[in-house]
Amino acid sequence: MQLKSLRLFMAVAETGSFVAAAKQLHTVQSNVTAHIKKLEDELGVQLIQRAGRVRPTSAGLALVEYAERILTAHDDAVSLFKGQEKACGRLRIGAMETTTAVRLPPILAAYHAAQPDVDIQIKTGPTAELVELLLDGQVDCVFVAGRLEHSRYHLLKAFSEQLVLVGSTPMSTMPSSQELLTSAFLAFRQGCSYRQRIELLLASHGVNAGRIFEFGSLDAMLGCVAAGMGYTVLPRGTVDAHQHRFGIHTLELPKAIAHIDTYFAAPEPETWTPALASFADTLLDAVVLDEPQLTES
Amino acid sequence: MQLKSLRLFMAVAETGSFVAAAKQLHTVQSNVTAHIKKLEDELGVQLIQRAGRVRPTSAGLALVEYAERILTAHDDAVSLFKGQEKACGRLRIGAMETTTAVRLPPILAAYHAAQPDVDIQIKTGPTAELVELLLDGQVDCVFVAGRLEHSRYHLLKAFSEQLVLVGSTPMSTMPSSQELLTSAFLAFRQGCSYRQRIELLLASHGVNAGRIFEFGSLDAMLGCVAAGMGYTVLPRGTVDAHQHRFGIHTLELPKAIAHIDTYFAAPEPETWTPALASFADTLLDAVVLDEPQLTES
DNA sequence: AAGCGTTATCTCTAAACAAGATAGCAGCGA
DNA sequence: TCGCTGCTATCTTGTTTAGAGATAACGCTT
Repeated sequence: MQLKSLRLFMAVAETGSFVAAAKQLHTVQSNVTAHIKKLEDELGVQLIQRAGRVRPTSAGLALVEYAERILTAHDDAVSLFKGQEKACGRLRIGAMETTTAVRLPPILAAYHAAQPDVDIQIKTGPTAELVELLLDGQVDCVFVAGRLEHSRYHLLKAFSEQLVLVGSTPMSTMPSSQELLTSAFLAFRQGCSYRQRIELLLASHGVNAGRIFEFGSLDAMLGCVAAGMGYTVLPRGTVDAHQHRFGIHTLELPKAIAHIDTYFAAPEPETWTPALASFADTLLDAVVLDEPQLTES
Repeated sequence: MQLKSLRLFMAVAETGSFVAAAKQLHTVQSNVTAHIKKLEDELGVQLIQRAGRVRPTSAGLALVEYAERILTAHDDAVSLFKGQEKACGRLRIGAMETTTAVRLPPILAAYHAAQPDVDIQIKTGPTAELVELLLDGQVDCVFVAGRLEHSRYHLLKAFSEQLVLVGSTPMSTMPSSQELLTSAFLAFRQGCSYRQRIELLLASHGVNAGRIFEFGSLDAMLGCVAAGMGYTVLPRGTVDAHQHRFGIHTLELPKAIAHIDTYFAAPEPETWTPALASFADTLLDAVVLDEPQLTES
């Protein structure tokens, strides 16, 4: 059974004429006859009553319902990709907690305004998990800390973050080694790239990673830091955005440790749905506005 | 876009291999490549990631959802007609009130037992309306009084009815002309073939059709007859089935007027859906059991 | 019964398809 | 690093199929 046959059949059923159906689909009447005949042979049922008025038989009417389902599904699928300006469907984004909380909202807002027909799904997790999701095809794109080592992926430096030490009391200098040793550190669960920086920071002060508490959410983590539970390391932007809500204080870290880039990673552009391509455009616009220099790879 | 391409695409997506997909659909690998490539060209998107593992890209995953809808709808459509033993879908039957009330129930019960997956719809109305429905394709088959004069329709004598005069008091002989003249007659709305018999009956007694009240339902009509509102003419079977519910009495009518055949009418068998074909079988069985002699045309 | 509009059939050309053979490519193990 | 292996891409062949036109057959109308 061919989609073209179904289209011709529907045209005949609607117009009540082989000739009109042929014109409507830009072909000739003999082809319409052939297609209908083939359909009828395949299904073993007469679909169109030719004698007298041309109209679908009751078997034909039964087929009409299924043909509509098939053809609209087909049209939807085509418009998913050929949608010129209007992307539709679904966009699944993977991002870190911090990125989701601070960087994504304005971009998503702009994107949703541009493509209101796209359903957006956000999955949050630490970098390592996000990479897995991307490799596994469970998300269309991810925002991760650091470059993806995998080839065959499109990379775009999206945001530059400055990590700061976050504590419950004002800090003018780095806490002493003794303080660091006895303090707890709060981090996202295993796989979070910021957590590696914490360990790097501790190591640079000759302190082994002490107690590290794992948290699943940013709010919980900041709340606990504010309560004096310990320290954490987060992007400045993230902390700034939450500072008014928590009594927290920050300290600049050495450049080498502080600087961390968030990359946008997605499969090769040829595999992008219009929804994803449009999102990359939106992201690019936002990034360029923020910071003129950017790197593609 | 071809259904075959979608089938191959789905097979590749599921098996993760062009070779396996080819084997599964009984073709060769080069054809799978060609179909996938054509699909990708049509949609302008890479659907399958070939480098490394063979798997659908996110664009491919998006297509998978639509392909499933298309292919299952197609399979359903095919099984609607090719369903060997199991008919499914919908069967729309048109029948007269009297037939629906008395003759149809056992047949429908047998049919539903044989074909539980068919949705049955009954439309009731007088013969003339039913014929219109059938000609208009709004029902798949009808039970009507008398032969259909239209050619190109399949006719089967389903039931033989004996009409009786129904009144509220015991009758041993035909009521007098005077009685008939002053009495009301109750009938179904315009188009009911039984109504013609009433007028025939009155004419045979030299009485013009007097007051005829029109009713839409059998119950209402019988209730009014029992209440002494007047007479009606109905098939004996119908009256017998309701006699215990109403205080009504019957009188045999002359053969010429009393005898009326109910025919099953449907378009030509070549246009029948399996649901309709199966119903015709069930009907034939029931009719043969009832009455060995029957006429087809 | 003739005319008009319709569908069915036939034929020819061109395009599409299926299958096989072969080349190119990535991954694996020695 | 080198082959080996299994995979996909490409090319070529013969066959099938689709498309367009011409024409015949049919059915309705007058």
